Amino acid sequence: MPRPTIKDIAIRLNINPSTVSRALRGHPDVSARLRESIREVADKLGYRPNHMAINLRRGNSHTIGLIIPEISPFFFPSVIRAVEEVTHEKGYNLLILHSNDSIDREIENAEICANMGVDGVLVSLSRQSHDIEHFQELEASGTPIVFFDKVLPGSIAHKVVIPGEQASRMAVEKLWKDQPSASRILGIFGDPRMSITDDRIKGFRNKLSELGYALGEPDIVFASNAEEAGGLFREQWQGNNRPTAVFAMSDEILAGIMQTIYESKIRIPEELYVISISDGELPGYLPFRIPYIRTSGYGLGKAAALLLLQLIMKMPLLPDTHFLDVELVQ
Amino acid sequence: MPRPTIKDIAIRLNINPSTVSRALRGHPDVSARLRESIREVADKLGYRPNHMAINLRRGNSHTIGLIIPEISPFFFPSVIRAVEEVTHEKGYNLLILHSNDSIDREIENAEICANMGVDGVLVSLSRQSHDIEHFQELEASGTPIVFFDKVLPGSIAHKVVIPGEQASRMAVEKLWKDQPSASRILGIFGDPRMSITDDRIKGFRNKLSELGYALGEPDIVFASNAEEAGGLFREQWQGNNRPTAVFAMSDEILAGIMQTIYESKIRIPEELYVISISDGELPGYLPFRIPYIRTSGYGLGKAAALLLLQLIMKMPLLPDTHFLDVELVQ
DNA sequence: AACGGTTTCGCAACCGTTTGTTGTGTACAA
DNA sequence: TTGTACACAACAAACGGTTGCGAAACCGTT
Repeated sequence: MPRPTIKDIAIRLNINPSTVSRALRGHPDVSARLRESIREVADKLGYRPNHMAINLRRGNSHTIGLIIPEISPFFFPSVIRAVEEVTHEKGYNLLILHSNDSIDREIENAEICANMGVDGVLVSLSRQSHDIEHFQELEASGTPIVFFDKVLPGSIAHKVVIPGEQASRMAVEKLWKDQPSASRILGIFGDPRMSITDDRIKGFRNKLSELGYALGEPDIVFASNAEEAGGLFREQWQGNNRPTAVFAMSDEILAGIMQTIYESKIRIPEELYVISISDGELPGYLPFRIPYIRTSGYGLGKAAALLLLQLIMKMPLLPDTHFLDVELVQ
Repeated sequence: MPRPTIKDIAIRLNINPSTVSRALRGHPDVSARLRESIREVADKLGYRPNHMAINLRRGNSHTIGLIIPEISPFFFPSVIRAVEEVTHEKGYNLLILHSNDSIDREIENAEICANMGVDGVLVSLSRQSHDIEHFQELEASGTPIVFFDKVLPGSIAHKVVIPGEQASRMAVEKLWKDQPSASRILGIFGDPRMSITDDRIKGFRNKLSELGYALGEPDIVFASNAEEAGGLFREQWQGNNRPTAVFAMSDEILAGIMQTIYESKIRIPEELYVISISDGELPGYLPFRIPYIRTSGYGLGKAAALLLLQLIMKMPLLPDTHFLDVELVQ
């Protein structure tokens, strides 16, 4: 037998469905006596409101869309956990859309959000995204959007990001303090198409130049994944101008170079000083302590979700970029 | 201005909405000429079908619910990725429900699935779940359910699991081969309330006894998280009956004992033989190679999702338990 | 008894789409 | 010319719940 509806309750009591609806949602236009009988029958029948009907009527699905470019072991799981926590707290459901770093998938996902009538969208852009016009339709229909982590620089939108430039500067500062004699510093960065890469390079480069360190040509290398990072690092290490210190832009990069470090039995920090930007998980698995600038995927997800909820609640907030706190660990 | 609807197109062309609907979905009862004009107008207006209306009409939301107990850095991200991949391929959306190892949240999530009209549900049970009657309503309404990983033993349901007993046996076999002289073997397991813990203990215990190894009393310990595992291992290591080999039931356990291994500068495998059940990510970050039985969260998610899709497609499959392949790595 | 005000509930439309049924017009065969 | 088959499109109900409006019933007041 199918699920009981409001109509079933109404028939049972010889009243109108509208009255049942009102009673169930506590509308004062229903007498206490009748409301009680309705509640009773509803309980006995095991009535549960049909969200699809409610969604259609209300024009929104009480759901938050989360569009992310990847689900790597680090970072995004924390983001998902934080977003889930915040949105569930407020009774929202979470629709996960994975763009797999593809602009086509991202466009598709934006459309799904529009068609599904999500109440708000959280977006971390794919590597291929060089504009955000595919979010125009959502924007136009009044659906709040918060971009986080991988955002489009210069865009006028609500953004929550990690202060990449600052994080890099902090890392360089720490490196410089610990290894004033560092003769060659290598910076390994992620995909140069991502804005976060730009930010982190800027901090790295500027801080070093302020400290009077002249960057040579191959002192900044790009890797689009962990393996590439490992390969590039190996090249440098086996070359005739070994780095004495290495800066990893992210956990993925750090993971990539660890293999080479183990294989070549490089002693940390005696032979090589390693510093990274990390969310703190990976450094905990390593056999030596390395300093890192802590960026929290959890914190980022939480901040972005909270901001989105405020926008959904019609808080009059101007588009702005919010920076999370970062800290030096160890 | 609001999104254009089928009605808007109909008015534009002085025809009936039903004709527009039929034309747009290629029903043969509409002449080619009219169909073309309708398509044109739809394009010009930027028409997109409203999924909320479609869902209500069809009685399902073209969505898969994924209920998981936790979002730790290992395992579940791979599961999510696999499920997303498979379901997206078939045009389904993915609703993530996080039970946070709480039975109440799990019940709540099951209700959400019912209310939202999901087409199918993928469930990994929480530690507190000792029955699955809260999925009865979904089952009764004809919504297919596939349980995976953390399942209820003995239940009649579609299940996809890792052969935990077999995995443990393989690990013990390998351990025994590599360290025939192992004088004391320590097994560290997860929460004893989980069925997967039972399975893995069974394999561990049985295989060892078959090999003629007599387990002492504190040779099997339980840890509900990584920190606890680390603490328990430390105790054993600092006691006067050090283990010479340790078996970690999962990545989480392995992660927990690594800290102690580093701190005590234990040489692997000379001083301590380590073997684990793992999805392969964590062992790659360690400074030494350890053998492990590879269990794939990705494979598990994929198999479970594929099975669920078959059930949704009304494949007449009897409730059964499917075991994934596991292999010894290194 | 007539009045105004309030409480309480029914009626019907609506959200956007789908679909069974009915109706119209045309073409073709008898 | 009548009958029949078919192509095409309109009508209306339905999915389940919500809500503006109106109406009946009841209250106390004069």
